Amino acid sequence: MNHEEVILRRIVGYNLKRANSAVLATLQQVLGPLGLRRVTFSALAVIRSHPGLRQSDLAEILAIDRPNMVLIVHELEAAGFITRTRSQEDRRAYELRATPKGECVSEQSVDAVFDFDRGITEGIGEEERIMLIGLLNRIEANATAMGGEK
Amino acid sequence: MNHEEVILRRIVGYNLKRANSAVLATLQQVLGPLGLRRVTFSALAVIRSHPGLRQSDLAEILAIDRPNMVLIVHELEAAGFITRTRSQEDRRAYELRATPKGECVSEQSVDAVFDFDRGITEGIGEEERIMLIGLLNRIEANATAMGGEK
DNA sequence: TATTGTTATACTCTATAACTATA
DNA sequence: TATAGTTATAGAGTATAACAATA
Repeated sequence: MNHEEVILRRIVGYNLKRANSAVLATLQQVLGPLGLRRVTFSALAVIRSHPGLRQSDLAEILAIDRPNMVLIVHELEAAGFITRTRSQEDRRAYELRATPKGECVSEQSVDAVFDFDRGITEGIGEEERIMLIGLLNRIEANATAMGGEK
Repeated sequence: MNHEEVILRRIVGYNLKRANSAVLATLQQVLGPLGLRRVTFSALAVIRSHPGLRQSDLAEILAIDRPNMVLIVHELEAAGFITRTRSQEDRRAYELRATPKGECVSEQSVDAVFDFDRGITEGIGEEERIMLIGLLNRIEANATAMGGEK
């Protein structure tokens, strides 16, 4: 049953979706044992490298709606990976920081995800890999520009 | 706030996810007016080019679990885009075929999606585009091989 | 026994409106 | 008035177990 290749497989967006789904399913097997899912992994990594970052800034960086970010930071806080402290300058805002435990788990998980990323790009050279990231960013920018101008 | 680029943006899987999310959001704006969503578009396109295809074969082609495929084909049938007839050879199975209306909508939507796909790959040459699809397929295969061997 | 389609279910992800407290 | 965080909610997408009809 290879005829479908002639149709959908010519569409970049379809291959993008198939690749993303396959990657996500396997990535969850890597992050699960560390007590993380894809989105909490990403959030923790950004918080770790931006101590004191605000929730709304984190949401913007990760392109996640603020209401959904609430659950994510609460999950990270409940796991003991981050602290949320009121900002002195703006008492509406929370400053996010990784705890020592969170630092440790973030470092471990970033290492694991980089290993994983090398696994899924097995057989792809370093130059191609750089170019691939460039192409994906181009697509993201094009799609965002074509879509709703929020 | 560009420091996150140094971390997550080096991960192919993260850029893949960002590109896929941006593409999906904009694609829905294209397919919605045609009465389709991404997965019903894909299913209809495959059914159209494989008249008499079975539901379970369609599910396997699209990598969708059978229980979820039930809703998809019912949606396409309710919209008048496909028919489901009992197979004479195997009376457990349904044969799927596009109706004239379904053929028309499928042709329109495939054209629209190809246009859309050219839009999101604007600035990417034809050679690069072919290579990109090859890289995405490689990643999908690698991730699938690394994941659960179902 | 195995397979096709089905039901029920549940969990994740995402998106919107409306609220509160602060600014 | 506007913004940060929150609540509630609803719609997709996805995954598993168990069933009836048929093979």
